[in-house]
Amino acid sequence: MTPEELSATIAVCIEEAIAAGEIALTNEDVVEVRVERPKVREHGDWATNVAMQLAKKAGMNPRAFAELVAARLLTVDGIEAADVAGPGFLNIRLSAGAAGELARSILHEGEDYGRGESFAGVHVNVEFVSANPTGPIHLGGTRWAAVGDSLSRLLEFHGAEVTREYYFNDHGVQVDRFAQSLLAAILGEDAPEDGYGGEYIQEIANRVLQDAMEAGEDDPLELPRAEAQEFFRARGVHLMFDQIKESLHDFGVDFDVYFHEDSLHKSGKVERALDQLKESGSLYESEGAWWLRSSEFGDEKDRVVIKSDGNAAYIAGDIAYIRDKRERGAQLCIFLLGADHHGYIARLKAGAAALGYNPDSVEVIIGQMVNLVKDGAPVRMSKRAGTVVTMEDLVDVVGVDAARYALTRSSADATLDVDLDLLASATNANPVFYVQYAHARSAGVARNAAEYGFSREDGFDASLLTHESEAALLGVLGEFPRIVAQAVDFREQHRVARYLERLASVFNQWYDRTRVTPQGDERITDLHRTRLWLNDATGQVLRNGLGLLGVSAPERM
RNA sequence: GCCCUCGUAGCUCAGCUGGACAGAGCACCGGACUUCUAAUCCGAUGGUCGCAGGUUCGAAUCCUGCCGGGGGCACCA
Repeated sequence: MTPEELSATIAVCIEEAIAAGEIALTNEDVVEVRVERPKVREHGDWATNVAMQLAKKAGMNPRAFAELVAARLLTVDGIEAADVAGPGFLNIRLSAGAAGELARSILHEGEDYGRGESFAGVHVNVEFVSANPTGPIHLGGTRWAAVGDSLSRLLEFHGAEVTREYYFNDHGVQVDRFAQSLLAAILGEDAPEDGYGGEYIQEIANRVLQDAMEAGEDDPLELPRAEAQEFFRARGVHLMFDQIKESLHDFGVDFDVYFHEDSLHKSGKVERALDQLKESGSLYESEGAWWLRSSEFGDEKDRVVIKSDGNAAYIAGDIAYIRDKRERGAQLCIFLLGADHHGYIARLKAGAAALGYNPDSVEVIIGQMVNLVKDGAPVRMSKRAGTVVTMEDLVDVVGVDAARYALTRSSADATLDVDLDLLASATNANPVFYVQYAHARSAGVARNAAEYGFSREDGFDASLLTHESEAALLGVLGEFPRIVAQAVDFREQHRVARYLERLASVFNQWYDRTRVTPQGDERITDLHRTRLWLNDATGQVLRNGLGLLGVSAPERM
């Protein structure tokens, strides 16, 4: 019996009690029954506080309410005990057979175990990273790459059709500085004020020049300075972007759409969006500029959309961009932005509202910064000083799996401290290895069972799974779908990681206390075979969960 | 000044859509390998859940104020 089935069963019991006139409620009053794993094992396999939630409305003592439900539950097949405890908790113990069936249903569902339907058929646009091509992806961007991709995987697991999108701009002030820096580097000059430092600038500058010479082109350094700068901008940005894409790809993150900011302006999409806003009366003219009535949509003040010089302000592009995403079919637009962009939330939502969309169709996830820590002290990252840690640096030191896991196992709205020395030196203290090891272990057990010549298909008797550690393991296995659903609902991938650590832990405990394969000349029985089901089911869930984080599930370690 | 976010064990962090004695990993101390991977397991130590009020049968969780860390407040992009 899965927790979902148990939850439904309890709801039926309550409805029956209502029908029998024992509880003064209507079926509409019956909220979703949530069953949870009690923290204390002695309290049973599952517990619910539904009696305490409903008793007040029914004008009853919570314990009395729970007693009524318990009495009915006891008549249900597969429920061994139902006790009322404390102020009105209902503690439930399943029979071993009913609990053990879960192993079979998990393997039956396979890689679909844990899937949900909450986003079935919904087109979701997830935009993340979106760094301009002026340098390699740094630690912060790496975090969004890991988190954004994991959230996308979660949404897909719940039926969404996800577009992973990267928004970039290769013009503008920052890119000009990048181009100036390239030119300065190749000419042997100091990096310009507010320019970019670091070895990569020199490398890219050299590559641009080298590629041009090898292709037999005119020496760009012979050009007038402004033209030379443009030459280095165009070529340099291209090289930089290729490098970024390659880093992301090596990190396991590939985008469906690389959206060029310029295309909004060149295609007239900005103008069309602004025309729509003017027509709908969302814009007004004042002091020679056009303002969006964003304060009417929750922003703290109105924003200039068309500057008094006639040029579009930055926000105009954002508005046109939202409109474009919606017109491409996105029903929900999720933006992952760093904490330094939190001022965008109100503006983006106001933009969406002004366009006539539900502001809730724009969702901004603000992630906190990643701090680099060395010897216990924070290191200030600076592009100029060249103390930036890049995605490639991190992967070089700890590998893709450890990097992705470390960045996804924490909530995005908590600042994260990354100590490279610690990750590098104490890799076996990293939780990712604990989880991966558990998976490799389950794979090893399966291999051994095959060597002993027995397989799952030869027998299954769920009632044999009576060991205490088996009840614990089955309980955690059963939680997976709900954990996934919560992670999707709250857009919190870290819940999956924390769950996997718990699952690995109860699996290791089970492994330590019981055996799947026979010892000595012991005969192979259904107990061995049934435990193999449990072992394989655990491996399946670990694999499904790691997949949602974009972390590999090795067969051997 | 205003806004966002965080403040839980020595460290890194879970728990926060209210529930049963506050959790994990690391670090530290003590145990367990002739039998499926010891990258494991068992035990011990360790916390005024920033502070103060409030709501509630019940608050780490919700509300208010304060303190502290981080980030942000443009006709910049």
